[in-house]
Amino acid sequence: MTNIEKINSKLNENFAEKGFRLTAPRKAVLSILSQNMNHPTVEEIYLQVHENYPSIGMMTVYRTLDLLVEWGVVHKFDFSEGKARYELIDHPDGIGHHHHLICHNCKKIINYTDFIDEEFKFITKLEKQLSKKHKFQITKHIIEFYGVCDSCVINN
Amino acid sequence: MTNIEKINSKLNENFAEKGFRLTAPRKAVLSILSQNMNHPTVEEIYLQVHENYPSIGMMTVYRTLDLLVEWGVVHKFDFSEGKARYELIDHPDGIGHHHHLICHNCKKIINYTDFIDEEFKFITKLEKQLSKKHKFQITKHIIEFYGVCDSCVINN
DNA sequence: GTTATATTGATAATGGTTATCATTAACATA
DNA sequence: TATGTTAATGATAACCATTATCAATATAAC
Repeated sequence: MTNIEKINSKLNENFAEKGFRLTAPRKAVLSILSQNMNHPTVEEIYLQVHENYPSIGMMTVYRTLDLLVEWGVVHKFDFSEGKARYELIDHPDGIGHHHHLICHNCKKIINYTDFIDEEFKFITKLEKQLSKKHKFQITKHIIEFYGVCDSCVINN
Repeated sequence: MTNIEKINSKLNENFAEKGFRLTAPRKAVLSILSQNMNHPTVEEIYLQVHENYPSIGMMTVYRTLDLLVEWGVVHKFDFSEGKARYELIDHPDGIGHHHHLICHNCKKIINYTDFIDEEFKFITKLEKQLSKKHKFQITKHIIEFYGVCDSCVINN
């Protein structure tokens, strides 16, 4: 199953279960997110959606994102910019799964996938142990490294 | 060197180097942070500072926190509550260093220190490799697990 | 087609954070 | 100790991402 297929099946679950509806605006937001690996903000998503569906308002984008986050399909990031960024979640063993390097000078976000298998193994083991010890059902993890990127080092 | 000693020496560096001043408000904010392990918000810090120093305003707390974050002494967290939380950074091999389990139902934050040595080893290795590959100077990391805590599982 | 209900979009309101600027405090120098 | 320079402060207003409201609309079930 590809990532999109997984997401769709997860969505269908929610629709069947809770009577939610898969409307055009929701499809549009999902479509944008699945094309985009750049952690877009609400406004960026809205603008892209707006190109194809000018009638869709920003509120709908906000609400759709909230739903997707609630359903575990999308992750909401906050890199201390005063606004949130969003990204489809690919399962930790999925091909698109990655972690982040964040430059706290220029705010650039680098996705990396190096050593991700090793990380996956480590994290899985850790999750199992933590889950048991703290009676905590873990649904996702974040690993981020903050620092200074190449060009910011140079320009200082 | 204890954590506070490390922080103070780091602060003195900055003061010496850049002509910053160690004022009463800054000492007060630092003192509150070093007593408090509960990831306080700006308002919470302000209220505690205010008890002893009623003349210190909220703006000063904001600015002091920004500085401490900039100097790498404090970390700013955002757990999607619409406001930031702050915490002194203890060096990864320090005694207070911990990571977080975050319940996305009740927003409770659990600090854990289990397996932290193992994590430290792993992260250190990873940082070295990533740093080299992406020419990125890593200054700190975040590891967080999101999920549902014990009491939220029960109350559903 | 009709009905019940989820969804939407426009607008206003909220609230954490930031900008502004005159005043004050801290430090270096004499 | 007095003085001058500059960092730091506090009150206020402004900002802007996000939320709340609510009437209008679209969707799915019957």
